[in-house]
Amino acid sequence: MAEKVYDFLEIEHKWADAWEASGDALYSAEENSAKPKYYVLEMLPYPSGALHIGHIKNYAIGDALARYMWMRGFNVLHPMGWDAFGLPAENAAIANQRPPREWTLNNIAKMKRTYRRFAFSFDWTREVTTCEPDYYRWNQWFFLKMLERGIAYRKKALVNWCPLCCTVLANEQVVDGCCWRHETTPVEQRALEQWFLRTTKYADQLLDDMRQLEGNWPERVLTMQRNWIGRSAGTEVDFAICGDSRNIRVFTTRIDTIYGATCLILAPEHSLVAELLDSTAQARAKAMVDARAAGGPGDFEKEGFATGLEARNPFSGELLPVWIGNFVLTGYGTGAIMAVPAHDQRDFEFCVKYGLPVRAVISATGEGALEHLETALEIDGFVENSGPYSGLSSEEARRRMTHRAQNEGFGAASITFRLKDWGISRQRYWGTPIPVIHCPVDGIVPVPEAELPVLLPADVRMTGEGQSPLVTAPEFVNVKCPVCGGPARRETDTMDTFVDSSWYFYRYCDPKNGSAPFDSKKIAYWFPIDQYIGGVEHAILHLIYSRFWTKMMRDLGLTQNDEPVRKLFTQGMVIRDGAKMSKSRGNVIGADDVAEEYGADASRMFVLFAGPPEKESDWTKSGIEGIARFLGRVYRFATRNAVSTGTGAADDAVQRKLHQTLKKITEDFESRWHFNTSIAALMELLNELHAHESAISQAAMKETLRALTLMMAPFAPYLAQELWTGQGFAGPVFKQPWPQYDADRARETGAEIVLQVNGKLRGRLTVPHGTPEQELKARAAEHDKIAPLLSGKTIVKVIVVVDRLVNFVVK
RNA sequence: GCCCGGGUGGCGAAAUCGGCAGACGCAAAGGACUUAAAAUCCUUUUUCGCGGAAGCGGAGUGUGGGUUCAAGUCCCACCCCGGGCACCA
Repeated sequence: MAEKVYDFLEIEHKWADAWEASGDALYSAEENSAKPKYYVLEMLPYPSGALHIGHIKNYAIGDALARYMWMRGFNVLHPMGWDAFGLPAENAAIANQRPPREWTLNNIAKMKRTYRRFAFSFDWTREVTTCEPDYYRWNQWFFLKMLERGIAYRKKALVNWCPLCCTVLANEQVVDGCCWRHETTPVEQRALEQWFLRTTKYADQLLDDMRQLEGNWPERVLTMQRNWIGRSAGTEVDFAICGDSRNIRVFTTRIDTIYGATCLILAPEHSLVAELLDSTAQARAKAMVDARAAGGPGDFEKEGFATGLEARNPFSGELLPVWIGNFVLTGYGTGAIMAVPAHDQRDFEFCVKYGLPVRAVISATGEGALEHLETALEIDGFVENSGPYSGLSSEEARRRMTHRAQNEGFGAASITFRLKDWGISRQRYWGTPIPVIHCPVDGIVPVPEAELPVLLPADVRMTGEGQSPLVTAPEFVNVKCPVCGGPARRETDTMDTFVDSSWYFYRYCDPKNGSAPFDSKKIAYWFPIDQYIGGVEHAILHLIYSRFWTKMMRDLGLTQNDEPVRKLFTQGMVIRDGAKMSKSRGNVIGADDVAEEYGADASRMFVLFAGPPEKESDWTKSGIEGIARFLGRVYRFATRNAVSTGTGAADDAVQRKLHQTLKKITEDFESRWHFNTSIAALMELLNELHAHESAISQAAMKETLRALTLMMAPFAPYLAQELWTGQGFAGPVFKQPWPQYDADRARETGAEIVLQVNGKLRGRLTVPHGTPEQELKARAAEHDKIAPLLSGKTIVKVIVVVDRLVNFVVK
């Protein structure tokens, strides 16, 4: 039969239209299925208006997996939605005088066309758009539930303010002291009344449940989360201030070193500064705070000053001077430390600088040999010069000292976390309204559940100035108090958009539910997510918030699972000329453009072929041209061999190659996900077919092409479908059973034995599989390349590995 | 500074359990087809030495050591690149 030209645009558009016409059922998950379920999810995008090649890589991985799992007979849930609230819509609205909603929905429509153009197998019947009231009302509902339980609360606190976003940011959204969206804009500290979610209540669980994730989440994501949560166990101890009834409470993990404390240091923001110090000292502390804020991230010189106060060490009875130090953090522990310069490097630097004494109280051996220290000795060892505790191990001393502090009422064991509560108030319009009302009589009153959703008003003037634009919408702000009926003000801050993405994947399981966020029975079937795929940049943002939200929902009785995601995969970026793609560099590769130029199949296949998916892949024009060439070769080969007249002489060899390929690709899907080698194997198979083209019988040709087509389906769905239909088969190719490999048929007939002398390759020998050791040894010894090298030498040893090699060790 | 990754041809990479280093692709060079070009197909391509050639020999996976019959793979030390954490008491 005549070979056909591979017109990818014609083929891809033809099937895109056909699939579009067949409706949404094609990729719909089954609701009541006897099949095992498989929930595969890619992180939902922000609807910026255009997909780029980095998105394509994310979805190409997930889509290959979804299609493979379908072919393996699973009931696959593969949904997609829109993280549709957020600042860009608002900024665009300010720029073009069009409402954020219109801009957002337009972008969604555009991007959805691109998704369809790429034939990603999303179940659009479950689409979730977070800016729609039928979604965000449940954000509000959850908020009310959390408010009832004290998980949501309001407090005045120093918060991170991004002057470009004109809003507050959570700690997780501050990177190196700068805004996560404006990497060169330092955040400012402002004291504001804000809504918080008590993530710290779950700090222990967030940490401990990581054990369930080990092995299935990338180790570095777990490490980042562990660092972020930052649990440390220690003791809080009170030091009585001389001449005052108050105490200074410090937190330490090394109470065993307390006899070595030579001063106390308070954070400059510590409450005692205002309570006990004169105005000069207060001004110095204030200057320190300001200097620190202005300095930005990075190293800074330790500075401090003595307050003139003294406090008593409750163990030694010694009086210690009280200092203020710029390196003591107000937000961690108690905001005050005992400085033990001999055993803490930071304290060491501070005390040496200000001439405070350094006194060693820990030795490595316990033999009382305390040397003069050039640097802090930060080890566990044996306590010395510590009154009744001298001679104890550090661990034992910590136990006894903590015990005594507790008994005598001047301290307690304490666990401190670096993790802080999640500040969710945003002074912006385009987000979920926080459903509370401020009443001058009744204070903060939750909006009654029956009145949800609190709708975002449509006509609001975007200002981009410090306050939420909602402040300027009187019909929104002015309400009656639900309790007393008197005039009251509605809360005008909106929620952080990370709230939206904290539970969207639950909504996919029951997207139309009007009476609850979801039906718990449906969650019980689909959850946890079997495979989540996204970028590593969300390691301590989205991925920690989602874990918190899941635990919170479980405690509301809505779900059973402790964790939302069983397996996490973080794909590497697509880079270009060694650099990250970004708008500012102008080197972004648009998805629509590559689909037009090379085809959707070639584009997605290329990003998978460029390297293992967890690593960065380099975008090159010649690289994608190579893949496009390969697809063309497959198409032409298949069409010209629809009827073949081959002799059959190569049937065995082709069969073997086919089963080797099936084995390879099946194993790649089941374990490593190194799709670059899967695609290489497909290329090898085609090269083999090509080399023996006229020697393959009609039957073998048909069987091989059929299997090749099925193996192409997860990577190049358009071409696979076209070939499948062209071979006379009906139905969607990715709903066919995945072809099984036969290990016997994959095996080579003969084994090539490597012959070595003293570990150097000197010859080869082909023998039947499983030829025994003795025979291998004998045949190797008489091999014409080996025999001369053995003559006149003493054979010390012969290593034989059946089916692999013979190595003669000679002298 | 600490904790993870990683370093292999001109380039992206492969080598999954310690057993043929460089699969597959790109780029390059030569050739076939063509009036010509594109497309396609064929050949060569780690490197050095000898050879007209088939071939023969040496070296080679960041550097230096080690274990082993055998090391890209394991161990020790170091260098470089990427990422995370970094006054968290």
